Amino acid sequence: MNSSVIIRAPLHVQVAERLRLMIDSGELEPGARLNEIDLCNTMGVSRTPLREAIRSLATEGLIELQPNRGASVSIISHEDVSEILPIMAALEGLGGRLAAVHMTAEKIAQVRKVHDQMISHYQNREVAEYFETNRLIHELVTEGSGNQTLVDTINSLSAKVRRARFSAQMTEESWAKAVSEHAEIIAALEAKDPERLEAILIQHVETKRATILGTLEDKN
Amino acid sequence: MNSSVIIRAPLHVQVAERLRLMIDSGELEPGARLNEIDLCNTMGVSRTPLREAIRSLATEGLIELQPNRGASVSIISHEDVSEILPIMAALEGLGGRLAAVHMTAEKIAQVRKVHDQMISHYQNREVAEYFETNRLIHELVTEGSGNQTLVDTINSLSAKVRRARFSAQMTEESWAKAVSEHAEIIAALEAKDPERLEAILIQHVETKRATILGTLEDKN
DNA sequence: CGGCTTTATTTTGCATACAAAATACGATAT
DNA sequence: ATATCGTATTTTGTATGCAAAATAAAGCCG
Repeated sequence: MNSSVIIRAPLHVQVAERLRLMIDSGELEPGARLNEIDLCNTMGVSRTPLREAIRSLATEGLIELQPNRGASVSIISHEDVSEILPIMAALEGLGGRLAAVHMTAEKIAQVRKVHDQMISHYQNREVAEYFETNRLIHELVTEGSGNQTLVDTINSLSAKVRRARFSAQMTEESWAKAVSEHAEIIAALEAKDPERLEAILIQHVETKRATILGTLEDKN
Repeated sequence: MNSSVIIRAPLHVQVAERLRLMIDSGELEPGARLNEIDLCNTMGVSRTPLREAIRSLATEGLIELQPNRGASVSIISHEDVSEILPIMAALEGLGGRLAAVHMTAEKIAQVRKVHDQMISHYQNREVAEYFETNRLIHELVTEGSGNQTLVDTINSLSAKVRRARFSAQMTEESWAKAVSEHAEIIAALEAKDPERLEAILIQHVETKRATILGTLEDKN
């Protein structure tokens, strides 16, 4: 018996991942039409698995389907962000509340470590690294809740907001605020204080909302 | 120009709806394997749209996919319910908080009307009608939040929990508690008290959790 | 020259066909 | 009788083909 079986993911799954990546990276911009034949050629697959992948991403909300008119990358509107962020606040708050109770000392130490890295990136004004460590902290906390459905739900919403691409627009002021909130997050986590962590995470998303909607106002 | 164009939904959408219904109604039981050819015959469509529909439901979580082994109706476990209900509590709470602020007097009156119907169904022990009006109230409140993403998110989670089919197991006691909580819900809504409505809805889902997990314990 | 109709081309929607994997079945050997 | 191997059948995965709808283009008339 071979215990290290190589499981090749079905084509439609691979294609879906690839598409997700293309959308997330901006290679496929919001509103861009998805020409099936073109995509088939670039990916080297037939239309069947491609279409299955497109249907998946459509139910995820990353893509919009117009009958007989194909698919296009869905556009994240000002209104969408306004809808999503309060939901994320509630869910991240819940995640934090659960994490404060369930996370092991080792896990918390790990978050602390990433947190310190993030602070250093902040001080050095290393934007990309800052955002990556930031994202990782939130992921670790949410995962620390031990609620996989919660993790999935947040990720799904987060994927949509991420495409608003507000990061570049962050001001020095809002950045500083985010960092100080993160200090409170790690403190509440180490103190294993569910209510406090929940409150801070909700406030943190509110700060994020203000930042994002501020920049979106500029663009529109 | 014809302003009343008949828009026929794509087959894969119709098939997805049909499958959702079959799963929701129990015609397709949890764990049941989905034979593509059989389903194609019963629905009178080819495998292409059927498979597209299956992929959609899989990303929704209603169906599970095993590579080269087809799809089966996903089984909702004790653990899944334990994960989902706290999320629903947070989201329904948020929905209530927003609804208390945003709902018009007319809408609130409508909820009151359905509420009164529900009470009457409760008194007459009309279970099916009770559950339908119950569901409708929660739907109206959530929609009253004015946050469509929230409505969609809750519906998606709700669809999974619904399949646990706890309804028949409801005791007289838990039923009475649910009804009394509903009275508080309508009161908080009419008083336009966001915090109170949020708290009650969260408590209400907690009651639901206790009921469901109680019955699941019995079965397992 | 501009707007409208008609025709050609592209693109999507659905069905079918073929390939590969998994399952079911049966024969053989122990 | 049971286990195992090999074959047949079923089922899924992918590609292709055809029809319908939409878009683009050409021709026509004002």
